Amino acid sequence: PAATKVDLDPNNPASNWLHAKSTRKKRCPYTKHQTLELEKEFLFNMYLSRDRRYEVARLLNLTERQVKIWFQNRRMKMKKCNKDRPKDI
Amino acid sequence: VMILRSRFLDARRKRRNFSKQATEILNEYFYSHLSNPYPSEEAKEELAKKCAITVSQVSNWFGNKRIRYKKNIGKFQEEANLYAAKTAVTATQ
DNA sequence: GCGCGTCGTAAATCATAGCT
DNA sequence: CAGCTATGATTTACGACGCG
Repeated sequence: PAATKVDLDPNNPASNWLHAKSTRKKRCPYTKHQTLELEKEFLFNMYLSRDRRYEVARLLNLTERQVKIWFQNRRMKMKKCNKDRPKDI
Repeated sequence: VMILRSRFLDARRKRRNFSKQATEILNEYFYSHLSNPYPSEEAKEELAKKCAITVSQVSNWFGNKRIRYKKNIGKFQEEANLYAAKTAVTATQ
């Protein structure tokens, strides 16, 4: 009975599950000020208009793309929090 | 109120390490699916139940495990052999 | 097609638990 | 006990795919 299935590929276990595009920008943590202002804006409205996005990006010295993605991530964070804690305070 | 809630949420940072049994279960799954260690939503739910942790925690664990394994396969070789042997024994029974 | 939406994730980083 | 590292959680940044 030598049927020890340790899944495929014996020697080099597994680096087929390789993502990471070389062109990806390195994550750069935002400043307290940037985060605070983004949070305030998010409190005002969870979805940003094109004009508002431009303004926020200019004020915080971020690109519009960064602001757009920040809001997308923030919405996902909110959803996750609601899922983990259905009951409210 | 918002402040209290955010503080409660930040308390998630004050975590305990998972139990030995939970880590065991997660590692067993990881090393027996090494060619594709991406559990489906259903598999995550089952693992979460067996480990008595949340699905998010299962996702976090696999995210951390995949990147840390990939970053230094050598460091995890012993662990990998251990769980490979373990699943082999389980399969022979 | 474009542009913005969600979803799942990589990778870096944070915070601290827990060992030496 | 302090220092250090392992570990769980959070934060940026995308790719894939959906929808209007």
